Amino acid sequence: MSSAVNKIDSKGRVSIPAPFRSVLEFQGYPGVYLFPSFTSNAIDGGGQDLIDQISLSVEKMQLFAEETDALSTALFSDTYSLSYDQDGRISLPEIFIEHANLSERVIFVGQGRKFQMWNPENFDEFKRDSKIKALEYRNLIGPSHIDNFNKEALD
Amino acid sequence: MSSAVNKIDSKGRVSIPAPFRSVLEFQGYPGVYLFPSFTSNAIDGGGQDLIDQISLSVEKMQLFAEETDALSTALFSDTYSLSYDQDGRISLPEIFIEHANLSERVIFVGQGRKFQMWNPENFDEFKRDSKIKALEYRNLIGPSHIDNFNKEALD
DNA sequence: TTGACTCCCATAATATCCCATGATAATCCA
DNA sequence: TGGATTATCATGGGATATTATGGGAGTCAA
Repeated sequence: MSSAVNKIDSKGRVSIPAPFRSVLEFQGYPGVYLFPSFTSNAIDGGGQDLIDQISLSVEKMQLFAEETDALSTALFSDTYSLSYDQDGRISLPEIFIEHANLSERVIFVGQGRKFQMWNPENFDEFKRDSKIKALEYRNLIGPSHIDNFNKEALD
Repeated sequence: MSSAVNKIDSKGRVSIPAPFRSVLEFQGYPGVYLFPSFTSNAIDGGGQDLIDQISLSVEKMQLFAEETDALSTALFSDTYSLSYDQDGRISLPEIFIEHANLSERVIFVGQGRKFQMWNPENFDEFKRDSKIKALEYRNLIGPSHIDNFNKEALD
């Protein structure tokens, strides 16, 4: 949960927000795993827990398919394990900069067990879009906090 | 129910009213979850119970759509889990200050399982408007169970 | 050497801890 | 009962810790 915007400095370094770091360290490894998101121009990130979960589900699929190799290649080839320095900073591989269209600033968006990194402007756009889409589902879903959605809120 | 007006001090801190705190602590976590209200310039808040309920309704949506991911990302990015200090104070993220148009004071309005935080002036206005709407509604419907409403009840 | 990447330190801004105060509410006791 | 004593609470502010960020200096490889 929560989000924070941090700066990419002249050397290409970014601070992982402190609240995120404490979660990562709790999972046992003072660093992050990063890979490009399949669905959007963002970077998915997480700690040991996330990578364990992914490995597990890949293994489960080994039972079924010969495409597994291709799959795990696709999943892991662009996955980087970056340990951050004592100030909590990492430097981003070029491929992420490109994929997420990053320049000055990055927004870190928490999602429970994992998080995403976005170009802040792209994320704002994404947020607006998904709220609009949510409206379309509103009636299907039934009473929940989502019910509070309405058009004024999206202005 | 009940409400209380508290001050935002020079450092940006606000006391969570004591009665609210005891409810929150009863739910098992000495802090609050806050997110911008979708329908008004207010902040919605609650404890563990509320967040459990929200997670549940997000899960329910998993049944429908791949947009779920997008939506929960959008929702959670503006949701902050803030634990308060030993004096029961939190400091409000900038995004809430803006969204609820806060400056000097905040009013905490209890709503059973959750509560809202408003700029007191905006809340008064909102209250006036709802009274008017309630009256209009009453006239439309004619004498009925709504008739039990009276002005004191709306104060 | 040059450029990319660390490690280390400096700093300013912010957040947190801790204690003090005044006000109000709750309690106690003769 | 009523007046005094004690909690509880919101608020202020000083001191300290944490955080994000900038930049110097060292390391290594091409």
